[in-house]
Amino acid sequence: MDVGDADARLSAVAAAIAEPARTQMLCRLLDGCARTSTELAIVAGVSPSTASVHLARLAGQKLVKVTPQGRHRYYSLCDANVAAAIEALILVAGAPRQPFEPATPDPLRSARTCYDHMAGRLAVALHDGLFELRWLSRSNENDYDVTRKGVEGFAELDVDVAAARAARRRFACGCLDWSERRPHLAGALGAALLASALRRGWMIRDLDSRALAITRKGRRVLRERFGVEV
Amino acid sequence: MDVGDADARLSAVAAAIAEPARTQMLCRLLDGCARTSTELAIVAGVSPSTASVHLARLAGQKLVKVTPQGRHRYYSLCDANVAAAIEALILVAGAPRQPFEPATPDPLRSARTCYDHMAGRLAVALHDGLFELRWLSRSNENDYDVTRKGVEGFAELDVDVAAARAARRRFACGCLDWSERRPHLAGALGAALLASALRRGWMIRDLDSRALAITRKGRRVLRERFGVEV
DNA sequence: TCGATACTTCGATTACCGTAAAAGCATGGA
DNA sequence: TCCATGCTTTTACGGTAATCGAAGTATCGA
Repeated sequence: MDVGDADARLSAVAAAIAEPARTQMLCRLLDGCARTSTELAIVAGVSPSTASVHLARLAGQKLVKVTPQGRHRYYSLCDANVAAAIEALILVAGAPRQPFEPATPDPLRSARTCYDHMAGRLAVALHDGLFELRWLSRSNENDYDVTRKGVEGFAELDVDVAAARAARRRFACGCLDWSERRPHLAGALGAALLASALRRGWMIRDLDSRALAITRKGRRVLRERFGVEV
Repeated sequence: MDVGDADARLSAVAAAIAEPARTQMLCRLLDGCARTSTELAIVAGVSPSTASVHLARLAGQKLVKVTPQGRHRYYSLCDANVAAAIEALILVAGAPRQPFEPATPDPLRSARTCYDHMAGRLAVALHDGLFELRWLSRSNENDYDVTRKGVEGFAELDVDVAAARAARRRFACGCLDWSERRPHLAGALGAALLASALRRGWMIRDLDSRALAITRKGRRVLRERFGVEV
């Protein structure tokens, strides 16, 4: 643990930050949100394979950590020290970074799809609302169940809870929302809920992106039924 | 001034820090003292030419600044932001740096030669003492003159002020002390003063280094005459 | 069981960067 | 005017690392 060792580790950390593609990834993660390797590849303008190598190196230096979730792997900054170091470097670089540009475009941040269920601010609020209304309960660490009251409520929305339960996939569970860093509803039930919302015209799927556009009707219903302001 | 630009500058700064030789130089400068390129070359374990290239790059990224002084060029960190950034990186690297090792070995720091005059804590204190006693006065920005009282005082020490004034070199001036970051006395007068001090046995020159060993007699005289505690 | 998606590992190519010797430049002092 | 010292620039070389496509692995859903 001599001083040369310490310098060497410092060099390694700085080198990990220095590569332009990695710099861009780190800056993108500076808002604290987690992102997939594919997204970060696009941000950095490199191929997925290259991005993977870069992320491995960042992880090796304990600059980012990875949270696997299904077939996705979400990357985020390791801790506050890392963010502080990068911000200190930004200051030295004299780059007058905008006070705060929400790095995730706002429409995406507020409501989008995650695979086949809802994600974003709306989804997280809805997730919390469903627990508050006692439609959902926790069956274990991360798996949910639907209460009797929930069964009735979902039925009114044409969400077939029994079918979801019978599906050959996980029924209902929390899924870490990468922009909000809190869980939203996933699994067969989450998928059925999104399907119902689209069917009923509460929201419209953007064809080009994962964004969800909330309709006026949807806005009203969500507020009245679930206490969710969009 | 777009965001890609800012990232590129960040990369460049991090890359400048990342190279092991440069990392060592920067860490060495972390105590705020200025050092010559030769010293930093030794610290980094590279040849003078290589060190020069490295320092040029650090200067290019505004990480260090250079203060020419005679044929020496003193390098130091550019500002507090740079030190902060490096310390933030050290934290991330998880290197438990010693609370504070005085990077300059203490004997050297307290008294040494700088070319042909005294440097270090002693020299800086002596410099201030000479002004307090009104032996010296400022003739301009960085050049000094000897007062009538000073002429008498120096004469008592066998320091020939007239000869120093006649010498074909700068008479008396401030010279930035690289460990104290405040000026000590240089020029022909500074050289004559050191010569006298050595002659009178106040201090002894170390043959292998620039260190000066203060004798007991020297310690007493310096305290009594100049109010300088060594 | 099977395909689709997300991501990683492997292999070969290419470009860049650190390195030191030698030569050049500037300053200081005799 | 001259030399010595301290430092920089130039030049050529060698090694490291970034890159992408292709192949491999894991997970999910049908």
